[in-house]
Amino acid sequence: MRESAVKDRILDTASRLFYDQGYHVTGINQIIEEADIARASLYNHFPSKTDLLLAYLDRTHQEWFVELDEFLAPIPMAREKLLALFDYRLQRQRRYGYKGCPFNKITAETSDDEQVLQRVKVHKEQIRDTIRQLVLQAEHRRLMDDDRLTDTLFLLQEGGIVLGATFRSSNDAEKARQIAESLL
Amino acid sequence: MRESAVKDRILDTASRLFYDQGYHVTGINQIIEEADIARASLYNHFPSKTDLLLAYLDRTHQEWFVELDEFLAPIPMAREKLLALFDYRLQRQRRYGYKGCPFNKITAETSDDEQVLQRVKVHKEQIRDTIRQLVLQAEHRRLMDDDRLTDTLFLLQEGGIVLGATFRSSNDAEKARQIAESLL
DNA sequence: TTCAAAATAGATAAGTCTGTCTATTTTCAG
DNA sequence: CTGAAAATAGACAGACTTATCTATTTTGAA
Repeated sequence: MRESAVKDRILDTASRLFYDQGYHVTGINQIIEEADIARASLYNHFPSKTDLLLAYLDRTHQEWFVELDEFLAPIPMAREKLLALFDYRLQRQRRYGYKGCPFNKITAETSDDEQVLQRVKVHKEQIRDTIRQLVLQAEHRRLMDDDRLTDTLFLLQEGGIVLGATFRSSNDAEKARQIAESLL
Repeated sequence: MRESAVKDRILDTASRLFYDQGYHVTGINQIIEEADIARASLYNHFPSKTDLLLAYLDRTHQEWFVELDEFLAPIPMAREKLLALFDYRLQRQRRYGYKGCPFNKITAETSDDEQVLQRVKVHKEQIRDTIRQLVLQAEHRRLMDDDRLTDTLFLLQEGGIVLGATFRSSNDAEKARQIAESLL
């Protein structure tokens, strides 16, 4: 049996609205209307709004790293891969309208849900690990040791993305990339 | 006529709940109950929930820089003031439970409100300016020029704070401070 | 073609939300 | 002490929320 097209439309619509508008201001009714599906179909696939949120986070996380792998694959050198990671995140911000990292957004909205927080932690830790692996392989300028460089690059990225949301611009993320370049 | 104690209690309670729980999940009813004031008193002082939000942002912004001035005042050297700015933000995170910057939080929740976004921009730009002024005064190691160092320090701070919210910890903000120290 | 699974429309429950209004009591300055 | 301003309790409107349920139609694989 093939995957349900209805389920995909629900998740697509919910993802877009959760990210663009926010989770709490997005009602089930709006999702149903914009996805153009029946109310019972939604509750058949996702027993509660929380399940829909978790599915959104899981799919976003999965897609994030699949696309990253594709993005980095043609780049041979670890140093250039590290810079491309900045480009990748910039590309995503451009594509989705400078609203910041979806995981940081949901953390800001739902401070206490353990299931949500756990997924955010996993996502961020995996980004940090990706950076660390590349730093270990890269022949960088050794202005810092590997651990410190890892932290620096990660902090610069997170800072650039979050400022992109407040200024609706790529300026700070681009500066972050330039700084990274000078440190590598 | 003196300032109303009721108005202060409303704003205190709303601020706490907006920050701890989030703006949209905090209802007027909860504010009324926890502030232990009458419904009409709230609407007398704040005609709408949005007015309450804007008052919260304005007061937080004002208090942020008043406290910062007090924090930096006894420190003589610009370089040490820059590091103390990291300490100041760390202290605030500790005090308020590692939920991130209140301005970033509200940006994540209310993506489209121009009045809100404007206040966030002003707040962040003022932090950046504060850093810039101190960098210009500081006799730093000249590993970068003043503008780039300003951006770097700002990005490190923002990154450290936002990661503090996902890991509910001061680890990344402390690392940010250490990196800043090595760059100064 | 058959027939179960999937999707549909729509009513409904039970609760919450913001904001308004009335009527009463408290507070506090002159 | 007086009288206006401030605060109170509480009902209420109207809209919205998530979730459930029934009954019907469509879909698609065997």
